[in-house]
Amino acid sequence: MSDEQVIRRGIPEATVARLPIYLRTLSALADRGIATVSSEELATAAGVNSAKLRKDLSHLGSYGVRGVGYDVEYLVYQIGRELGLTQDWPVAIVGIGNLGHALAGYAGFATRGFRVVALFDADPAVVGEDVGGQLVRSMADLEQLAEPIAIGVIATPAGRAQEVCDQLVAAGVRSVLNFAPCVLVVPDGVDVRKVDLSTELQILAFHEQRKAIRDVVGAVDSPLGLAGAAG
Amino acid sequence: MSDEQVIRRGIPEATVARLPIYLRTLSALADRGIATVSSEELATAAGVNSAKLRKDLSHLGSYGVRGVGYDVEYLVYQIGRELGLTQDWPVAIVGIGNLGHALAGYAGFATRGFRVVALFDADPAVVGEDVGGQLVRSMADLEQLAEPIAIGVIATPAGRAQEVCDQLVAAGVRSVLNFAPCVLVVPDGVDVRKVDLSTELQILAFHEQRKAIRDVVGAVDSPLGLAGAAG
DNA sequence: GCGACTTTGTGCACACGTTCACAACTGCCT
DNA sequence: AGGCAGTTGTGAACGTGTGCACAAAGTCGC
Repeated sequence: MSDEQVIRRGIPEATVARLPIYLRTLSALADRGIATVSSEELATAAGVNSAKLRKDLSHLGSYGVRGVGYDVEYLVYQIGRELGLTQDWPVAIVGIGNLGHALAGYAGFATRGFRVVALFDADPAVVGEDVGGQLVRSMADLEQLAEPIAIGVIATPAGRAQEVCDQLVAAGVRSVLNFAPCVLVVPDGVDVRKVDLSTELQILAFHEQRKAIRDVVGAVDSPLGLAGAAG
Repeated sequence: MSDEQVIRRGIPEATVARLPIYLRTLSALADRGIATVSSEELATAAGVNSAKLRKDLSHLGSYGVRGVGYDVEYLVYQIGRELGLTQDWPVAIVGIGNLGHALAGYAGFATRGFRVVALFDADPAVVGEDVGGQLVRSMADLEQLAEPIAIGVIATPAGRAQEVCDQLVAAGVRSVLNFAPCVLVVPDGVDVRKVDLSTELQILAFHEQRKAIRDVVGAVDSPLGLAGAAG
């Protein structure tokens, strides 16, 4: 890639989405004491094509050595830096139900710069409760928080998610991770990503159904079989 | 779209991934008693472009009426059928920790054909426990389960996920939803989808960092010379 | 029945993402 | 030093996805 492009950080979205996978894979290699890895090995471990991996990494800069491969530690550092994991990201979780509890106790937060600094819930019965060493606060406390929130995690029921999202945005949050099964409307400049169990299940069901139809057609082995199964 | 293509069900993956959103949005409209909706309205509610919505729906068939729009109930039925939600999908959850508990108690499963039929855990201390009306079983019970499992949900630590996945596949499971932060290797014909909190957080962090950089650059660029704010 | 109006379904052009294939480069061995 | 084996970085071809713009097709009022 040209220096121009590296400087302007024109990293494709598809590449950004894969960087965390590479980072995780590389960290595992580092834990096993492996110092150098080729694109072929790393790609296999990360479950992608090696050409894709090389192109992805090339967007960050030229960190490989021809004939040798990539230095694992160095690449971990570079990807981490690119993703902003050298910084500290204060996270707030809103909605301390079943899921919120699980999230608050999730060790994965702490590992890479993400720090849960506040828990919120609308239910007065939950407010004041101690969850994983954090006190659950009332939503009203959101505005007067000492520390700014970088990322808001919404783990409320779908019906409350938009309202909560609006409050987060009003409090200056510009990145939202939404676990509620609904579409969130946000102003420009605010990013929303969603984690949606039921969507994923439905996509799996679609493919599972297709596989079942293929099986039937395969058994019947008739060109008319598909039309019959479709009706 | 041509009949040929409809019959052969060549639905693009990107479209499949959006169908659950449309379905959810349409269900909400139906609950509010709305009988008919235009592509423009539905697209706005679902957070997509109206041309994209129309093209997506056209892959299922010609279910709209020009000059009027789409019949909400009918479209709900058609999308549900396409996604295979008219069928019954037996789901097994493996790994009954914090997350597994939350998943087992998640109402969203039952709503659309997904039925949790078994809970598994490797820890003998957890086996036998009652979670949401289901008894937690030992992994050994997986093979001799009366009912076939359509979808396996992995909610174990990353270190155990591959092993559990192999066991699920050996038991005939061809669709896996993976919550563990790791890459799963599966044979052809098995689908894996992942739900990954930390990946999503890292992607948000990347964009958040970019926004912060833009802000600083914007301040420097300004004629008022706010560069001092960056230091 | 007919014209005005609305909305769908889609052809087309463009943007984005993936994969192949290979030149460029590195390190090692003789 | 020079050739060879190995690996990266990337140009180019291909495939998939997106969005515009409009013809086709329907409704509604008269």
